[in-house]
Amino acid sequence: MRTEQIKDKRSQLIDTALQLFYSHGIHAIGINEILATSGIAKKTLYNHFSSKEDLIQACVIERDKRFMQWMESQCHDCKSEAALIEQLFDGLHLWINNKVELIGSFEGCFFVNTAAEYGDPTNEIYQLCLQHKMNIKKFILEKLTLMSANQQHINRLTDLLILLKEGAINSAYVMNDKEAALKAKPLALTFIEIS
Amino acid sequence: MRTEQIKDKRSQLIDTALQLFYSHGIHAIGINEILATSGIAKKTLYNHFSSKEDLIQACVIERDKRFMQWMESQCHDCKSEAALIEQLFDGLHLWINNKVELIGSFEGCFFVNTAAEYGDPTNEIYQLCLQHKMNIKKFILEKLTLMSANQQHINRLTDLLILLKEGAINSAYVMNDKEAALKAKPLALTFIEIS
DNA sequence: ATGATAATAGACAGATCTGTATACTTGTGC
DNA sequence: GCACAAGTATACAGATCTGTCTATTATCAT
Repeated sequence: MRTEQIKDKRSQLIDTALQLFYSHGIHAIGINEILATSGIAKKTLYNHFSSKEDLIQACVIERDKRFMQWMESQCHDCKSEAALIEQLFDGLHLWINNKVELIGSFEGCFFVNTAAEYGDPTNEIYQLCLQHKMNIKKFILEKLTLMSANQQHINRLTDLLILLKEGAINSAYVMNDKEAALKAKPLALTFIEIS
Repeated sequence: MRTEQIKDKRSQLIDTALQLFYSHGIHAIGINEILATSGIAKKTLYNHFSSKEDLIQACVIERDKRFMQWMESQCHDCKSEAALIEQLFDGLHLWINNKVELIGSFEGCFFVNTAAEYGDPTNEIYQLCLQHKMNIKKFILEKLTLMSANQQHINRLTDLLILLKEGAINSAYVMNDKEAALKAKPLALTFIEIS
């Protein structure tokens, strides 16, 4: 069927580009490398995307989609704050140690890495990266809202979890500390015990 | 005097390059932009540096030097773990809110941003970024060693402080949370109270 | 079968970027 | 005053990268 094939080539391009961008940076990867790796012709790429920028945007959106989907599945049956914390940081630990196929081999936060290549916050791609982080925040907030009515507590715990999540990812990446997520977990648990 | 002038041009180039690299990313900034901004001739640049790569390395080394110098001055008179934590996160808060001239306008962690543009961990520049993070770790470890003899406690607190520092920087950067350092501080203080 | 749609293969224009070369100017030690 | 070191200005070679164009092949609906 035609529409399926169209989707197929498009997906193949995004898959290949995501992997190359994530592991080498965006400016370091040219269109031709994506084409050679995927085995797809240049004309086909420009048939699906208007420019490299357009492809990058599609990659960021796809990565956000997969990441949120993975978070959702990782934390789907949490009934308490402690359970959410357990599942969240266990999930991060799996990712950091390359045990999550959907997300790919760990190279730090794709959105931080990408935003850093465009210093300009008004840039469309930068905005998409920021939007992903807002999606994460919303996800945690909504989970916690099911467990508590204390809005101040919820807000504070959300900030804390984001802080520890970002800290774990970046410690793991640039300090090569693969246990960072497991170190972050007890801190979060301590917080809910004393609050 | 001659040698002073040489140092001057070299320093001017590093200053300009650092600022441009930090706010726009390394691959996004060309040699010609650095020359136009600094008002220095191309021949002069290649007289001081063998290549763009060489200049980038000098920038990373200079940034590390300034950052460590700033950390040292920010935490020079800490007599207790609590005081160290206070000074560390107050310092981060100042940086995040652009109150530290030596370090420049806040754009996240220069070393994370730069490492992300070179996925390859064997790359010389990536190694220099990693080395900076090790310098930070060593700095904190040495400070804490003056305050306690419990090695396990020291190691755990060091990991924690790094986790919270990285978390604060990245939350501030990509989530635009300018209060992140102030949120991280009480967590660290809680840890030393209960441990 | 046939005609439309999509993909392949690859040449190429135009822009950009690094690093070199050339010709000229400035400043300093002796 | 002169020789020499350092800087300026700019042209240019060579490489690379994006995006277009042409010609050809494969696929699928009718």
